[in-house]
Amino acid sequence: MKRRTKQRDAIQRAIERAARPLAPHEILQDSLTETPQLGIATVYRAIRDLQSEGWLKEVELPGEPSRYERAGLDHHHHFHCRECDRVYDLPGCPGALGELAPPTYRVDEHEIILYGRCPQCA
Amino acid sequence: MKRRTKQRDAIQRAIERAARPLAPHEILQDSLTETPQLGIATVYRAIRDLQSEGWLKEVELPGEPSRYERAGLDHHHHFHCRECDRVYDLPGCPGALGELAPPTYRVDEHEIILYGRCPQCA
DNA sequence: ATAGATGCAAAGGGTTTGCACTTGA
DNA sequence: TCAAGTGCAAACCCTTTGCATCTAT
Repeated sequence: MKRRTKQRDAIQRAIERAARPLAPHEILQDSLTETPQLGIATVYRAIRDLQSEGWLKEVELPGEPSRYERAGLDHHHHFHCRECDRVYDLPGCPGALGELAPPTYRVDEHEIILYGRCPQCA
Repeated sequence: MKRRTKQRDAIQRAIERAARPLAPHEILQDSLTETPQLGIATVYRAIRDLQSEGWLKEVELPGEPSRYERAGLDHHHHFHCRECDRVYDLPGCPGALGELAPPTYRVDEHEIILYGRCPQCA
């Protein structure tokens, strides 16, 4: 049976406080104030469990550790700031991306990532 | 001064033979027929050098080892087959992706990746 | 001859796992 | 009580690096 622990609570609160997808080490940092001896393995285990519960969604990025955000958001894409390395949500989607591939390919998903400088770094 | 070796020749030939971006371990496999004792470190060193010479381009993918393809191809995107894990080039680009981000973001590049089954696996 | 390239094994970074200890129900 | 959860360290995967050896030039 699933237990409620102070570690997992701190992790969930850190994710809820965030306005953007967080990397595991960011989740750890933001949780350490509440649970100072928290270990990174616990963060990864919580991430795994919260994903399989459908509470958390992975945001995969090329050449970067994955970020994680609350599940259930509308379909959207992401912006990766080259300066501060933070990832931000971008609302909306141009759509019709399946047309990029020849009809012999069966496309079931797509990913768009924009790169540049975020408002704080520009 | 840069030297021509049988290892590097085999690596370049493997990349030229490929019709799609290759992962380092694929490059190693495809080169082993010509240089059976080739080591993965040599593949990585060749990749690094060929990139800085402008001959090779990295294709970064979320949660996957990077693939590499000849530089100088027209702007295009990629398809990742979930079944065989191979990556294919897709010609063209929908364009106008900068509009996805609010004007306060400075966008200088974008990436699009399609997922699904390739013609052989569909 | 000799600097650059190679192969092996060890080191690095991010993530996962084994295991003894702790803790929530 | 006692299984689920935690923390630490070791293990893993991919990539890079140190170093002794090899080889183009």
